[in-house]
Amino acid sequence: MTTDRIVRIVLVDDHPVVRAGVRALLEGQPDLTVVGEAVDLPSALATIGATHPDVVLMDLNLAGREGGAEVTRQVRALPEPPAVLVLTTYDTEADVLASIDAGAGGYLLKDAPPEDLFRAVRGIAAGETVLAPSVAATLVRRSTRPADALTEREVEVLRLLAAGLANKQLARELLVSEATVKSHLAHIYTKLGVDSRAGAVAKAIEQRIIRAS
Amino acid sequence: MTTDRIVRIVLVDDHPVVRAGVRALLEGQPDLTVVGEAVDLPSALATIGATHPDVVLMDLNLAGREGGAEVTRQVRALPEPPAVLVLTTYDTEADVLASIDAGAGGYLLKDAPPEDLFRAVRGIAAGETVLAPSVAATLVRRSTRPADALTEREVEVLRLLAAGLANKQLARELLVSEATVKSHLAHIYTKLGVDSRAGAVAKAIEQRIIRAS
DNA sequence: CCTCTGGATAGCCAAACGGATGACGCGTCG
DNA sequence: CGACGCGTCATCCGTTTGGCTATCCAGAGG
Repeated sequence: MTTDRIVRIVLVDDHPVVRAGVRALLEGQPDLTVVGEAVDLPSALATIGATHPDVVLMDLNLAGREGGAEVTRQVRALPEPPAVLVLTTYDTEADVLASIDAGAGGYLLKDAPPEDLFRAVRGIAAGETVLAPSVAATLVRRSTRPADALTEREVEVLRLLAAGLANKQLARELLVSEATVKSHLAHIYTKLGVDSRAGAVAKAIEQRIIRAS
Repeated sequence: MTTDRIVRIVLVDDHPVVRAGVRALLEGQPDLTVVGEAVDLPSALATIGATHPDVVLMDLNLAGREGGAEVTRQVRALPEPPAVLVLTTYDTEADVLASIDAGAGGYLLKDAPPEDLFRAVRGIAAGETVLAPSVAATLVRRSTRPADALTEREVEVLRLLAAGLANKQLARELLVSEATVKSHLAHIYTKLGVDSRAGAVAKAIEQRIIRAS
C-alpha cells in the first residue's frame, strides 16, 4: 500500500493504433510507464523476458496463430510471472472464462473510460482481481442461474454448430460418436430453450455465449 | 498539391482507448490535427457541425443504435460534407460495401501501420479514394462475382430462421407455401455460401444482414 | 416486344435431424 | 458410501431438411 513504485507495463496488441492509444493514456499518469510492446506470442515472451514488467495488458484477438488466451497462459507460466490484464472488445462468456482460466487477473473492455483503465492497472499491480462491470455481471448471471449454464463441451459444440457443421462433421471434429453429438445438442436445446440448430445459434450469439465473428 | 493547409480531423469511435491512440498518432504529424471526437450519431453530427473538419475517421462498430455505416451516410448527407475514412477492425464484404455505398472515401484496417494511416488521411483530404490492400482485393473478388445480394424477402426469411422456426412455421408466418420457403432457403444458402440453417444464421449475423438481439 | 429478375409453387427422395430412453465409467461432494 | 453431474455411446422412429428440376406470373428495363 505504501508502494509508490512506478508500475511497469508491457502492451500486447497487434493493432499499432491501439498500442499507441493505450501508451498515450498510460504515459499521462505519473505512476504508470510502458516499458515494452509486443504483437504476438514470441515477441511477448521476448519483451517480457527483457523488461520484467509488473503488468501485461493483453488483447484477446491477436492475429497470430495463438490467441490472447494462449499467450496469457504462457506468460503466466513464466517464473515470477507478471499480472495479466485482458483488455479487449468482447465480453462473451466463453472469452471471459477462457481468460480467467488462463490466469488473467482482470478483464476490461476497450470501451471503458480511461479512469477505469488506470484503476484496473493499479489494482492488478497490487494483486487485486479487476473485472469490468458487464463482465462481472456475466459471471454473476452464470453463477446465480446454474440451471441453464452450458458446460465447456457444450459451448464447444455450439461454436462448431455456428459454423454450420452437420452432426457427422461435429462428431469427427470433436473425436466422439455422432450419438454423443446428438446428446450434447439435446442438452443444449433444453438449456437454451430452443428446439433447432438455427435457434440455438441465434440464442447463443444473442446471449454472448459465443460470438459471431 | 501546393495545399500546405493543415488537415482538420474529427474522430468517431466509441472506444476511448482507440480515440486516444489515433489522436496521439495523428498529432505527431505536423500537417494533421484532430479538432474533435464523437462516440455516436448525435455527437458526430454535433461535432462535425461545430468544427467543419476536412476528414472524419469513422469506426464501423459503434455501440449505439446506428452503426458506422449509417453514421457515415448521414454525415455525407450534410451540406459540404467532410470526406469519411472508415477505420475499423474487420474487412467483411458486407461491411466494406455498406461503407462505400454510404459514401466513405476510404477503408482502412486498424492493424495498418501508422504510415499507411497518415497517407490515407492525406489522400482522402486531397479527394482521393483510399482502400486497404485486403479491402481492394475483396472488391475485386466481388466485381468478378456479382452473384450475391439477398432480396428483401430472403432477409425476411433469414430473420425468422434465426428464431429457430421450421419450414412449416416459416410458411405460415410468411403466408406462403412450404415449397416457397424451401425455394427461398435454397437461394439464401447459395448466396451465403452455406448449406444449412445454422450456417446461414451464423453467417447472416456475422455479416450483419440480421441482428442478434 | 421480349428478356430478366424476384417471388411463388410443386413433387421427389435420400439424408439429416430431433425426441425419447437407457446405459456405463468417472469424478465430486455431502 | 451413495447420489449426482458430465461426457460418452447406442437404438428406434417419425419428421424435417436440402438438393433437384420445372412451371407460372408480374414488373422492370433493354
